[in-house]
Amino acid sequence: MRIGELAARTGVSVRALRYYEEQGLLAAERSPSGQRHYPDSAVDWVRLIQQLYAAGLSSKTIVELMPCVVDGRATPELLARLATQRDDIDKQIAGLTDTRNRLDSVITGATTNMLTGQSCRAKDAPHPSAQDERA
Amino acid sequence: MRIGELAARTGVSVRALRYYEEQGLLAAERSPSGQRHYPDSAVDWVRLIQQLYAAGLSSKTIVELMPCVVDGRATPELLARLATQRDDIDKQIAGLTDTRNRLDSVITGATTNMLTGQSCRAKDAPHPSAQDERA
DNA sequence: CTAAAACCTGACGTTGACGTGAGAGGCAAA
DNA sequence: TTTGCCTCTCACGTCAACGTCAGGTTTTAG
Repeated sequence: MRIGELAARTGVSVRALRYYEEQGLLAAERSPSGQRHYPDSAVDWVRLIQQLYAAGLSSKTIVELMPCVVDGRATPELLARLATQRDDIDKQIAGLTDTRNRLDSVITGATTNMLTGQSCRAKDAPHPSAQDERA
Repeated sequence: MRIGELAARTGVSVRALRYYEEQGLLAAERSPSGQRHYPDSAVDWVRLIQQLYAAGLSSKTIVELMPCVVDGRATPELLARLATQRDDIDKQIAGLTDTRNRLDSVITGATTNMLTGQSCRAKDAPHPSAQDERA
């Protein structure tokens, strides 16, 4: 398939796909006229790239981990880096879970407040709380 | 406390704290000479800001959600936005969990490969796999 | 008193993952 | 052949969350 279809099927922009190639993340065969041509497997591969980006990995990091992910080829050093990344993701998950719970309690608290009409004001606010809205 | 101590206690840079103030995220009293002075509660507040940043919220978004988080003051619209953010975080957690599992299986697979000395090569590689390293 | 350390306000620099044209060529349908 | 969409390669623009440097004031330690 050509780049437009790959973009449509993965949901990423054509520009982004070219950028991935520029970064060494995504190879493409070229037709005699220079147009990129991708196998079907590229769809999954692009989705994986997106996942890794979402996990906070940089292009550079992904490139370095690629031989392991794609071929199963690994050096001990590569495996260590992979494990590090996995642990980082675990920490992210833990942090996000915390944040989620905090947001949840804020939501329930604010909902209760709204329903009861109360407004529990803190004494000293270390933040620009919109206290006087009548101005 | 002054800005240096707040920075030390939160682990964020002095520059970042000034940036937070610039964005309306963090208020400070000023001494006659213009130096910022923060209450102890600022430490927790800054940590919360960091959490929300880590969850992918922008300064602008955090500012908009602040009255709710800080005072418990909420409009229905604000509550809806909070709920949306919480759901976004849930999706992030789900995605990260996926990625983590994928990395895990890559790790175990590559480890096995390394131990058995096998190298399972894919047929068509949609990526620049380092195939010929003898060059 | 004085020197070092901490603080202040601008204001320009950085980085990553693209967006956004410009200008030119390629490809299937009518 | 012409039309219209797709694709190509530069190459500059963007945006957020700061980093960093300059030049000056304030606080603190000795």
